Amino acid sequence: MEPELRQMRYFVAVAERRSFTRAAEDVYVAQQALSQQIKALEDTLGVRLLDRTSRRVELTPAGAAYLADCKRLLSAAGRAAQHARAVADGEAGKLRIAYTVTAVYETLPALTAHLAARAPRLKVETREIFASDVCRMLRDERCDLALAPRAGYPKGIARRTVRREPLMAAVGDGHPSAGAPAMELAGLRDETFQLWPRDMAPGYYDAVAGACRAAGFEPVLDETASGSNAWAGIAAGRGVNLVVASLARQLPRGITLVPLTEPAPVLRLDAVWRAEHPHPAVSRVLDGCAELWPGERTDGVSARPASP
Amino acid sequence: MEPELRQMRYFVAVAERRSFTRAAEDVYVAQQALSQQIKALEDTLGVRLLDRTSRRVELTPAGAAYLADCKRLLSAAGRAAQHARAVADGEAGKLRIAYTVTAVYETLPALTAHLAARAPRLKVETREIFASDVCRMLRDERCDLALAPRAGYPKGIARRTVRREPLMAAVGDGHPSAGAPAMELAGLRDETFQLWPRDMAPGYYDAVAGACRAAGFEPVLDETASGSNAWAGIAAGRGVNLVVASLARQLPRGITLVPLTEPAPVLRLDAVWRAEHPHPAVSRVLDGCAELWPGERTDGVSARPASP
DNA sequence: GTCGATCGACAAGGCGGGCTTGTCGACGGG
DNA sequence: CCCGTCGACAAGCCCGCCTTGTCGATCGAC
Repeated sequence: MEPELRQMRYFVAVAERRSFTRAAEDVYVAQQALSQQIKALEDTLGVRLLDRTSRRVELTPAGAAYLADCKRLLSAAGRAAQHARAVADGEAGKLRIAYTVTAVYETLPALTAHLAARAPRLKVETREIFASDVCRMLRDERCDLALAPRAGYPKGIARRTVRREPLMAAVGDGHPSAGAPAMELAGLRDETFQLWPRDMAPGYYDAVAGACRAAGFEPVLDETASGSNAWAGIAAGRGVNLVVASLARQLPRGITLVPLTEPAPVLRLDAVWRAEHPHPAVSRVLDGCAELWPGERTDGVSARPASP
Repeated sequence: MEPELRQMRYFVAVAERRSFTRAAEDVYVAQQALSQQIKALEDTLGVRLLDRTSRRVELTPAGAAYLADCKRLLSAAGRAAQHARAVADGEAGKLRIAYTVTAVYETLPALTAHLAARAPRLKVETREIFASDVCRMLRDERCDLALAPRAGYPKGIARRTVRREPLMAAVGDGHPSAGAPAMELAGLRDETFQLWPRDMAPGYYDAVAGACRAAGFEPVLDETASGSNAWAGIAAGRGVNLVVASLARQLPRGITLVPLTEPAPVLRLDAVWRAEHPHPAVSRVLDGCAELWPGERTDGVSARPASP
C-alpha cells in the first residue's frame, strides 16, 4: 500500500497537536481512527513516526523529517489544485498566440500588454505565421489562438472580429500622391499592387481586392510580391498597396502612407481558435479585445466557447 | 473531499497512456474504476482535466498543468518516504553531537570524518559543552549524543566507552621534567594540580584523581583552575595536570607533555545518549567508534539502543 | 452504407477498508 | 489510593471503491 494524503493530513494533525485525542477533534474523526491510520502509515513506511509514551506523543527524528515533507506535500497539493483551477479559468498557464504580420504593429502589442496587466500569471507566447497556416497551427495544437485578417475557415475553427482598422495607401516617397492629406482609392486604379498571392493571405487579399472592386476597378498584381520584397517594390516606385494604418508605427524606409477618403476601406482582424476544445484563456482574450476595441458586435459567428 | 494520491496515480496513468482502458491495465483495476475516480477528482477540483472524445483522450490545458504537478507530488511523496526510512536508519537527517573539550583534539574530528564518509547524508552538528551539562542537554532534546569522559549517569541515560586515551603529564616548559622521555606519575605528588572542580567535570576529575591515588598520593588542587586559566597556570609554572595525549595536536604555548611510565593512566571517553528514545544514528556512531577504536568491549553498560 | 470493433460512460451490486463504539492497560495527579 | 486521561485493541457497521454488465458513439473495413 502507498501512503495517502489523508494519512498525511492525520499525521500532521497529530504531530502538531502532540495528541491523538485532540487531533481527532481537528479532523472530525474518532481518536481510534487516527491510531489506526497512523499505524497503517507507519507500517507502509516501515518507520516509527511517533513515540507514544502514554500521556504524551513525541516525534521521532524520522517523524520530524516526514512531518516537514508532509506539510510541503499537502500545501503543494493544494497549490496544484488552485493552479489547475486558475489554468481552467484562463488566469494562469501558457497561451500560444500566432499572428500575421498585420497584427504586429498595434493589435498584438496592445493585446499582450492588456493580458499582462489583467492576467499576470498567464504566460503568453507569440509567434508570427502566414495566414495560410492559421488553420493547421490551430488543428495541430501548435497554437491556441490566432490573430489574422478576416477569412473563412472550415468547421471546427471559430473566429470573431476583434477590431477594424482603416486601410491606407502605401506609396513610394516619390509617388505623386505622397504627402497629400488624403486621396481617392480609385486614383490607384492604374497602379500595380504589391499584394501577396491570395493563397498565402486570403483574408488580406480579399480585403484589399474587395476595396478596389468597391472603388470600381480590379487591382493589377505584381505576382512577384511577397513579404519584405513588396516594401522594396513600393519604395522603388514599382507599385502601391493598401496597408493598415498602424503600419505607421514601423514604416519602412522610402514609403509614405496616404489616408483614403471616405468611405475608407477597413481590414477586419479576427481572433481565431479551435471551436471544440478552446484554450480556457481564449474567452479572456475575447473579453480583453472587446474592452480594448469596443464597437465590434460580440454576438458574432462564434460569440464565445461553449462552457461544458 | 480532497484529492488523494491514489486519484493522482490514476490520472497520471490515464494521461500517459491517453486511454482509460489501457491505463486500467497498468494500475490493475477495471476501466470503470478509473472513469469514476477521475470524475471524482475533476469534481473535487471543479476542473475538467481530460477531454474525452470517444475514441481518444486529450489533456485540457488545466489537465496538462495538473499532470505535471501530480508527477512532482508523487515523486516527492516517494522521496519523502525514502527519506524517512533513511532517517530512521540513521543514514540521513541531523545528528547533534555535544562534546567536552577532551574530545576535540582527536576523537571528535576522527568521528565526524568517519561519519562524513560513511553517512554523507547525515548532517552532523557539533557543540562544545561542559561535562556537567551532558545530562541536561540530552534530556532536554538539545542534543542527541555526547562525547565525554566516563562518568556515572542517572537512569534513562546510556553510555558506552568508545576509546581509552593515555594521559600524559602537562608541565610548564621550565619544569624540571620537561623534555624527559618519560616520568613517574608519583613524581608529581608535590605539585599543585590545575584540575577543574569535580562538579564541573566529574569524569575527568575522577580519572586524574584516581590515577594519582593509584600512584600513592592525593593530588593537591588549585581551586581557581578552570578552562584556559589552567593552561596559563601550568605555563607559568604554577602547577601541572594530566591531559589526553592528543592534546599534543593543539598544545598551548609554554606547555610540554611528558609521557608517564607504565602503568600509564588512561581516560575513558564515553558516548552518551538517551536510553529511551535514542536518535537512530546513535547505533551507527557506536558502530563507527568500534571500527575506529577497536578493543573496547561492545557489550558494555548499554551495548546499543534496543530496537523497537 | 452497414457492420463490427473499440472506447468511455452509466447502473447496480459486492466487498474491503475506514470509521465507530466499547473496552482495557498505563501513567499521573488529586 | 482512586480517578481522570490517553492511546491501543477488538468488534461491528457502513460508506466508498471496485467489479460486472450494458449502452451510445465513433471510426475503420468491406
